[in-house]
Amino acid sequence: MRQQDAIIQTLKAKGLRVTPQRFAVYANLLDRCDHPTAEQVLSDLNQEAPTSSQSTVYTSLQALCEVGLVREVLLEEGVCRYDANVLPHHHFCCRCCGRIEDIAWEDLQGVSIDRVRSGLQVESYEVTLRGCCEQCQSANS
Amino acid sequence: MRQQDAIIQTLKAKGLRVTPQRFAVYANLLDRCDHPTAEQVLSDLNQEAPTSSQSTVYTSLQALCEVGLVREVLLEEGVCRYDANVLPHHHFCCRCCGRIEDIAWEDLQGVSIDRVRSGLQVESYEVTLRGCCEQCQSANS
DNA sequence: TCCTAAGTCAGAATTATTCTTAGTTGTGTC
DNA sequence: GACACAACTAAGAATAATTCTGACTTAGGA
Repeated sequence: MRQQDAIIQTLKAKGLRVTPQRFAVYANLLDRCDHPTAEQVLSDLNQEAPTSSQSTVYTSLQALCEVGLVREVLLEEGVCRYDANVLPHHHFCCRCCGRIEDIAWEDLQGVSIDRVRSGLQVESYEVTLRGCCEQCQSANS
Repeated sequence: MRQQDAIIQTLKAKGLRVTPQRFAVYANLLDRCDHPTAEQVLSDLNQEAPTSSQSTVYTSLQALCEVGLVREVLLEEGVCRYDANVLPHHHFCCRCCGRIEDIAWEDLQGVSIDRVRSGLQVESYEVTLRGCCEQCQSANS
């Protein structure tokens, strides 16, 4: 209950109308720690009962992105994934299974952008690690 | 001429057949320092005379990727860009115009992955800087 | 309660990419 | 050089992700 109210307040604070569909999309994203595609959110929401149409999920995700509650993550070809963790953080992407995991900002410190040529005004950065996750390591051995 | 021979040798060394179309795709990528989309390569090649079909450009790019002569760069929604610079390096992506620029590997040293949890086997990483390029800075002011 | 802008829907349209099938060509072998 | 065959290419159909369209609905302020 508390959680739901918090979501409603957050949406309102960003000037978004609170509709059942939009609520469901955002709640779903907050609830899961993977980085689902629009398609995955859609099917997840409609699993038990039809909740939202495809285009609604797309526009909801876009609206949430625009106000900064959600961000797009581009780590894989062709599809766009979404992440409700908008605090700065990095990503680990498994080469084998495609799984994506958040890496805490503090776990990768030491990136110094001093030497980047001065013409470029750097506002943010993020690191993408690639490699092999535990499951795939044991599966391959 | 030397350049052309070098390209031919490189392709052969990777076990790829040297065809006019594949040669043209790779030469085009090497020649430009931006990171074109498949679409851009296609229209560039066919600007003066029809050289390659759409699907040939796609399969050529894929073949070049597979042997490691070219890599995909995913910095922008929806489209896949290609980069003939396969030495490790980072990217700067302009928030305003979308321009992408290579950042030399040495210019961003000091990323230490020690603190990443040990279950993840990190094989490579790259940093994406986001911000505003010179042109856009002066355009906005 | 009423109004209206914002949101939603179903399905069509668009866009990037891949597949299919048939024809073409480079290359090792004779 | 001729042959065979696998790799390559073309044109267009197919697919998949996303966006658009136009009519309908609804949240939330007056």
